Amino acid sequence: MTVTIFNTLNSRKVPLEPIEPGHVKIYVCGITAYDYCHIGHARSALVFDMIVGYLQYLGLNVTYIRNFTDIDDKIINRAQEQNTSTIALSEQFIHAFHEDMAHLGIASPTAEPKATEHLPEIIGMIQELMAKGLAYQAGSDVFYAVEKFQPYGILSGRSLNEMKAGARISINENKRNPMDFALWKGSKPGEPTWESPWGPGRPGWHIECSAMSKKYLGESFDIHGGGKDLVFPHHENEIAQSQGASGKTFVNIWVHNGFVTINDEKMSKSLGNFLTIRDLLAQYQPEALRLFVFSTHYRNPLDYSEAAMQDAVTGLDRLYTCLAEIAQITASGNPTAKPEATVKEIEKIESLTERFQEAMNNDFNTAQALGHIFEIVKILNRIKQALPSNPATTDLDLLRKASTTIRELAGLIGLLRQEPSLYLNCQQQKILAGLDISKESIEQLIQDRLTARRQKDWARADAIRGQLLSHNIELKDGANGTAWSVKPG
RNA sequence: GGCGGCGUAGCCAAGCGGCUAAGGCAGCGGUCUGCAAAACCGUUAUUCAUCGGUUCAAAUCCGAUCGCCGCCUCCA
Repeated sequence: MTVTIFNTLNSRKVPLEPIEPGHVKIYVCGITAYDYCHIGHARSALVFDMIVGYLQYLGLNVTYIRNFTDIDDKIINRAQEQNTSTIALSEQFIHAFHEDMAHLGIASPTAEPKATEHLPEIIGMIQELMAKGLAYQAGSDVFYAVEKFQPYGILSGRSLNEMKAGARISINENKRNPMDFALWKGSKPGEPTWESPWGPGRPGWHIECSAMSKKYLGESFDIHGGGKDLVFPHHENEIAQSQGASGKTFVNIWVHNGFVTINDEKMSKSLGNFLTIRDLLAQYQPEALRLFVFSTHYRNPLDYSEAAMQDAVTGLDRLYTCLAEIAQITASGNPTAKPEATVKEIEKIESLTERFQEAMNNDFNTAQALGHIFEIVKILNRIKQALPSNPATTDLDLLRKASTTIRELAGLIGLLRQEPSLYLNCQQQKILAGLDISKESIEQLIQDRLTARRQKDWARADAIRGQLLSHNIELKDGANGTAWSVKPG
C-alpha cells in the first residue's frame, strides 16, 4: 500500500510517487529568524518531522530541506529597534530555534540553508526571469510580472481578476500590475545590502525559496510544505518564479498544515495570547505536546488550551503506565495455563501495525493511528488485570510483544521514546520541585497517619489526609504502604 | 466583496457511500479500600448543524439554510 497525501494544488489525495524512485525530496519553509518560535511553528516542525520520519520508516530515502529566512523587513526593523545587526539578530534566533527543536526531539533536516548565503543563486534566478521577460526592473527594484505567468493563481485557486477586485493590495507606483511582487529590493540607507546588477539591495521574500530549493533539490521535486498561511502569496509566488524560470513542473505535492489557535483565538502579540515553545516546555513534557498536536489531523485547526494539554498529559501517562506495568511483570509463565486473551483480542493486537500503517498511509492520519494504539492499550490493560498469579506463557508473550510494538509505532510520531518507568519517575520529580510543602513534612505526616490508622483512629487519619490534600498532595494506600502524588491541575 | 475550510456525545477527535459511528478526556457504575484516592474494568451518540434531493444503501454525494473559522497585508 502506498502513501496518499492531500495536495493543495488540486485539493485531492494523491499517491506519493517520487520522481526518483525510492527517494523523496521535500522542501519546507522554515522560520523568519527575528523572535522566539511559538506553538504554531512547533506544530509545523512537528508535522514535517513526523512526515519525514514516517517516509523513512517505509524505507524511502528522504532529502529534507528546511530553510531560514535571515533577511527581510521584520528582521531589519527588529535589529534597528534592538540596536543590533541583522546577522546577530538572526543568528541569535536561529540558535534559539535549534534549541527548541532539540527539546522537542525533532530530527535535523538534511540541510538548513539561509537566504543570505545564497545571493549568487538568487541573483542568477532573477536574471533568468528577466531574460525570459517575466521580470522587470523599476527604479532600484525588480518585480515579477504576474500577468506574464499564465498559471498564476493555480495553487491558491484565485485568478488575477478576482484579486484585482480585492481592495487590500498595496499601491506601488513602480509596479505595472498591483499584484506584481518584489524579487529584488533596492536598499534604503542603513539596511544590509548586497551588490547586484540592479544596484545594491536585498532579495525579496519569495525568491530565496525558489533559488535554494533548486540548488538542493533540483528544478522539480516531490513535496513542498509549510503552514496554510503560506499558500498565498508565498507559495503561489514560488511557483511563478521556479516554474517561470525552468519551464518545468516545480513541485508535485503541496502540503500545508493547519493553524494553532489559543482558546479559539488566533495567536497574536496584541491579544497577549502568544505562546512560545519555551513557555510551553517549561510546563509540559515535549511528548505531551506531541500527543496534543498529533491527536488532531495535521490539516485541521488545532485549539490550544490548558485543558487540552492536561488531556494530553493524562493520555500520555496512561500509555506509559500500561507499558511500565507490563515491564514490571516478573512471572515466567505457565505453558499449560489457559490464556486470558481472547481470539478477538489477539487479532486486534496482531493487526496493530497494519492498521497503524493504514492510517498513516492515508494522508498521515495520526489521530486515527493513535486511536489504534489506545485501543490496544485498553486490551492489554484488561488482560494484564485478569492475569492469575501464575499466568499463561502465551499471555505474557502477547503483552510483551505488544508492548514493544506500541513503543515502536508510537516512536514514529515521537511518542513513548522514554523508558516507561523513568518517564513516570521523572513526572513525579518535576512535580515535587513545585511543592509548597517539603518532602520530609509529607513523609512525617504520612507516618503520623499510619500510627493513627493502626490505632483505628480514622478521624485523625482522615484529618491528616485532608491536611495534605490542602497542599494538593493525594495519598494512595497500597499493599506496600502509602504512596503520595501531587494532584494534577 | 473574492477564495477556501469546518459544524460528529459534556469537551477534544477519527470515520468521507454499505461491517456494532474509532480513540482520548470528563461523568457514572463496579473491583480495590476502614472510608477515600490512585489504578484497572465496564458504561455513556438509533445518530452525525437544519431542511430537502440522489441512491437498494449517506455522517459520508448534490442543493439550500443557519452558525463558526482561515486566507486575500507580515505570518507556521
